[in-house]
Amino acid sequence: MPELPEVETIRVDLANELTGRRITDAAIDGVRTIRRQSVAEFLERAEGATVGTIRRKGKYLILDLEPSQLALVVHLRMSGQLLWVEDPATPLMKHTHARLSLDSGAEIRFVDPRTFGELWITTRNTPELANFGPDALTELSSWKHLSDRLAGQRVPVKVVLMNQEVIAGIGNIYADEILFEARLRYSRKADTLTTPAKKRLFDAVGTVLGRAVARRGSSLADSQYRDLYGQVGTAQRTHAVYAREGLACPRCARPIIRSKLGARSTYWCRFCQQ
DNA sequence: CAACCGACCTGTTCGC
DNA sequence: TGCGAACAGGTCGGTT
Repeated sequence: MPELPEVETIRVDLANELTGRRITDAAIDGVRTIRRQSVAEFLERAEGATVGTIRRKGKYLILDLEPSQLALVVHLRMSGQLLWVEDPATPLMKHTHARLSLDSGAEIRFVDPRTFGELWITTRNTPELANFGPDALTELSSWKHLSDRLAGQRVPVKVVLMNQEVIAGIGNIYADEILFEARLRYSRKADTLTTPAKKRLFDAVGTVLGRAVARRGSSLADSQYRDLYGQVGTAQRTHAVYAREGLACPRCARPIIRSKLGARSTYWCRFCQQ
């Protein structure tokens, strides 16, 4: 269930392994994986292409393809993984839905038990992502920029943080961690934040996401997020609130509580987040 | 419009 | 131990 830090970790490793490599063959198993175009069109666009720049917008990976001026877009959703496989004879893991064979002999496999994830190949400007807000890590330039994005948002600040059209990349874990870091209550209406609060929020976005990227993302459960090489991240060790119901708040030592916002769990400290 | 809900799926963990 | 319920890091579309 990757959010921005996990996708960024995968992006950097993919760039090291894939840039300049040619996709010699592609295979799709699982009809849901390709759903914005026909499998035939996807394969036709992928095969023979060389991978150029590898970008990220929020939780989406974007692999530029040469010389076609197209781009391969990947979204892992809840359970998707991209795995680097040095030896293509390696037995397929269950729920392997796509394979990209490379001219080096290695391959990239897309594994996704819940099948929510998807791949597609589109034009380089990725019109499907046109309505996205600035990337939370790389495109949010100042507290005033954040303030502009929050303007007119009369919904809970957590909802806004997770709205990809406002700011791209933040999901349920990092929204809770950012709000704790900024000492803000999740239910506070975004358009009522004071200037100091917005400054704290901006700083918290950078602090929390930056720390998580440095730790190669959060791997909370055994079966969940893995990097390109199948390794876990360690950002979960720095979590102050997420999945810590009943444990001591790192600031005041009172128990972390869990509430619902919509259907999602929210972890927070009622004393430190006023 | 804001808030909530189910749907899409499989796998793991929780509670009795 | 067994078994069903609850829950999971995302997103969309529909209803109230």
